[in-house]
Amino acid sequence: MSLKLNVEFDLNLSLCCGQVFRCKRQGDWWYCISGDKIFKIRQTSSKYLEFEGVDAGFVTGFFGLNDDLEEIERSVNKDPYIAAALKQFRGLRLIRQDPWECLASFICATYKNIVAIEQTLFKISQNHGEKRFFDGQTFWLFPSAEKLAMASVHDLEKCGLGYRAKYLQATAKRVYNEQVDLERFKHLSYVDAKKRLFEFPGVGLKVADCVLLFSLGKMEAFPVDVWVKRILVNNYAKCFSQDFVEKLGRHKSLSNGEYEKLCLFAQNYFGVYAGYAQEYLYHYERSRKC
DNA sequence: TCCTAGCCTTTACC
DNA sequence: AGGTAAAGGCTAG
Repeated sequence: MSLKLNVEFDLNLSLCCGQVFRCKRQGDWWYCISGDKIFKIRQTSSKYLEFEGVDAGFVTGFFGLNDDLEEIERSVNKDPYIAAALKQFRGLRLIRQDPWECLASFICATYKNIVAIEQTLFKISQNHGEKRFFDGQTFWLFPSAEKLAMASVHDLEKCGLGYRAKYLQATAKRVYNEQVDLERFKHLSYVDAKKRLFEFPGVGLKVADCVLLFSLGKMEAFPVDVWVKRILVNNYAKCFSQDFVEKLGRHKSLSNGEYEKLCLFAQNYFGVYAGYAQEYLYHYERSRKC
């Protein structure tokens, strides 16, 4: 199937920038797994997508093609620094992931780099997920909450999870036992959904914001990880008291109070699409380092 | 109530 | 080879 785009979109950029961990490039095709969907997709020109395994409606939703990117760029374009990021990565869109997979993924992601996260999620899927065949290749769906609730902590540790294994297992048990429907969180406010996510073991403010932004459509969510903290300290220091900036420099991890202060600043400064600003800034900072 | 220090595994890259 | 950094969270004090 194919889709003619009448909006700005860069498929490679959107899949490369660390939002999703289970999409792999083979030649000019991307093979993606999300929920119970396995599909391949490529962009043959700036205005043309080809894909197999899903329909145009799914592609439109998954890749955020209905987001008004022009309006979003105007809205968050507050200073020369973000302007440079917006210009360099035009067409980067927020992907709408499966909420359970996203929640589990970011519990696994704490204190890991992206390559390590991808490896861990692959092992979890291979060891506990359903095996599928697509386009002559073998894939594994990400395991359901029920599957992971039934797995032992020891089995999960073997996936490279380390100390995170018990958190993932405990969260899977809660989701399964209480029959939590994460899709319903989409209809809650940002603050209420964040409170609910915060209740899960292994989920702090940062993981909650990632789930809100990458799977629940809360575009005001502004995850503050080590990279974003660096960006704020190095480029937005004038927006905070010198005292506060020095305090941030003294220790590596953020207290919840410091996190909330940075997060609230960004939401006030960048506005309702702060999450888009975060994604552009994050990718900009990482690309400059590599 | 809020903050801090110390701890938690694994992996990749230097 | 040893050290460091990595899309952090939990607990004690």
